[in-house]
Amino acid sequence: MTPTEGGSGPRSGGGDRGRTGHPTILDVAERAGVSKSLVSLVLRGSDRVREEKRMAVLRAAEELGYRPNAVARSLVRRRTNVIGVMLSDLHNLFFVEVVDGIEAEALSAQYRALINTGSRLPEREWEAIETLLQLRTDGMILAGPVLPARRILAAAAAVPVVLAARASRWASVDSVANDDRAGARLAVDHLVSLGHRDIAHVDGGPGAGASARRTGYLDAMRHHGLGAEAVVAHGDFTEEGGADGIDRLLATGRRPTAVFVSNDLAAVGALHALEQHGLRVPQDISVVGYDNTSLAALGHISLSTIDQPRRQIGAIAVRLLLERLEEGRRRARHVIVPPSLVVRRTTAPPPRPRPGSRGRRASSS
Amino acid sequence: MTPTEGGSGPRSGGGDRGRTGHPTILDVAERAGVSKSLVSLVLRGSDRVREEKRMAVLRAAEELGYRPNAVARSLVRRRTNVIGVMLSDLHNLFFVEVVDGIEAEALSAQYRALINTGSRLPEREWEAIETLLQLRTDGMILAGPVLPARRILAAAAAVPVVLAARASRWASVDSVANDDRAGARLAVDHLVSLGHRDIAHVDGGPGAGASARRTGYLDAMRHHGLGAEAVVAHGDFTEEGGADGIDRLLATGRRPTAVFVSNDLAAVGALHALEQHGLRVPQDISVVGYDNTSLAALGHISLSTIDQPRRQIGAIAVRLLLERLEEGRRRARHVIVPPSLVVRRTTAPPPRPRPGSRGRRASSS
DNA sequence: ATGAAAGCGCTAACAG
DNA sequence: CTGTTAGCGCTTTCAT
Repeated sequence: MTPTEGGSGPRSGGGDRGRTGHPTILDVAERAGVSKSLVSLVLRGSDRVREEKRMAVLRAAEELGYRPNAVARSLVRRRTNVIGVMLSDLHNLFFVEVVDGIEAEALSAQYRALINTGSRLPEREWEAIETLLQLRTDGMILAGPVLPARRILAAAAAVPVVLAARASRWASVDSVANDDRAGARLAVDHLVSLGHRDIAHVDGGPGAGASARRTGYLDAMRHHGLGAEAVVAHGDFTEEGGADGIDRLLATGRRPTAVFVSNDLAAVGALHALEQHGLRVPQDISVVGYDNTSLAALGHISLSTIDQPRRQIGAIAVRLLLERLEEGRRRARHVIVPPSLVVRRTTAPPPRPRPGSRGRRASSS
Repeated sequence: MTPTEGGSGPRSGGGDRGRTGHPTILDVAERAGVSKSLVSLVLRGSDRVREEKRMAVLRAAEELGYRPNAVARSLVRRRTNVIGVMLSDLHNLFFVEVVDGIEAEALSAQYRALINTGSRLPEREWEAIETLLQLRTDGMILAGPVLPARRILAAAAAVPVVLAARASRWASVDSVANDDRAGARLAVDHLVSLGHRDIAHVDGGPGAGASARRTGYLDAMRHHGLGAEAVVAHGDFTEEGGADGIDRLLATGRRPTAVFVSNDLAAVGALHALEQHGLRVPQDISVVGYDNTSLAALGHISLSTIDQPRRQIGAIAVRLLLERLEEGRRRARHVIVPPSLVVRRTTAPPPRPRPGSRGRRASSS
């Protein structure tokens, strides 16, 4: 840390570097008895170098434990070959898999993905983005941002930005997302095909995609001639939100035979709430979630849900970035990927109507 | 307002360089009519600058949308102020919270934490570390590495390294971890205090900390005079591992009244397996996990478990790094933090002995 | 095929 | 107080 040795005297060709402990290209050059440009060439795999010298350089580097300094390289190249990923919430299993896709695709394109998180707080998210921007990442992927639009636009003004798993409406920001509306329809269709008619929805409140899922739900209900049965209870994308949604739903006296919940986590909350109310899933009531996170796949939970191709979403996000970075695309692209149904053990045909239960149609209480 | 300056350059607005699109300190200097050093001073908040000039610089920077280039800064400063975090597995809820702690602590010390993941593959982990090293992060935290020791030592030879949530035995690598043995004892003590005597353990196989937990379990059993009752079934840190452990355990004909599972995820697998075997938790059998990840806290699961202070582990990891980075500590430190018991709904007193089941109570001492 | 030289954008002495 | 002057470690013309 403390440069005790030598002041800042004029540099002589001598070899007293190592002030940071890291050997430099110059150390390698000296040891190999060549110029630093030659070392640079060799290290980058040029083929116009005599085999003899190449070996010398390689050996010197090896012996010195030389490791290229990406900081210096980036400065002169004016590009870092890193893709910054602003991950709003590390705890969200959904995005975690999107990131898997991002990393795999980035790696295969010779880029590195560096993650910085935002803790679900707008302020922190912006700090994370600002950090990535100052680090001069070549492009940036925003996974689940909760910050205001103007921030996103500000970032996009500095570097190519793509929104992952969230639709963008801006010309300067690309995006990849699944079709939430179609996904919601898939959920309802599945339930209807099992024989359900009284299907409720616990929505995701203000969450991203929540309104599209709500719309899709309503669309599908109407499409099946169940518009009158449709009922939406307020919830959000948390466990508690799902549980509260169920409580609210049942408090109305309503007792649907199936419920489509806005996402998996909320669905797990719903599962618990239903249990508390003495209802068995799926015998008494069916539940469908959304996202198909690993939570849904747990044997103990085994939630029927709508799958979003998360890794694919991540991979596409990277590709969109590369199109701008390496192919110079300028027009925005907004990609939509299709969701799909995953049936597990929280859905089954509705119970036989109990005697004395609601007559024929949906006239309640 | 955007005054058209009469500088030597024909460009205005976004900076006349713009070759990378980013204005530089020189652009700011020109626009403010000062030298670049002055700009540098102002931007770093020096107080020896005339108010007037300071304002001019600040305004110019603002108008230009200037954003410091951390790459250039790091090159000259020979430090990046970033802590690299090699996170082996983004899917592991346990480490995710450790990372929360890392980020919070790093931020409060003016450092940034940048995450690179290893996908639980030794090769990828090393690539992640190598990337972080080339990026010249000032220090590095390894969260849950699965790579060979020599790699860890290699990293530590280049930069301060601390192992988070895993004990280190090397003098060159600091570490913070919880006391797994004590945690396992806590689990057994809890079960014994509820009246259990026939307590089994599904272990974590070769997983990190698994053997210490196993040892702690055996210690505690012996301590309670239950050495003869102790039985360890093989498992691992996965959902499947926990389920298989239960299957193996029951296949032996043994039917304990409680089981301590190596970690939460495996415990959830165990929960499912028990259910499949027709056993009710906690009426027929109690289950205790380890880690207290958010999985355990789900209402639907509500697993009694041993808590590791994850955020604290992360925070300590950062502090250990800073001690070396800023205070020049050289000797290794290996910190151990205490785990604690969290009682939820998977533990209860044992069922009354069924007629014909194994002898009377194995009288204590 | 190889070396010399000129920076990348910024910080840090060291003068004025 | 403020400007000048050297580089940080590496890539890249441009000569040789």
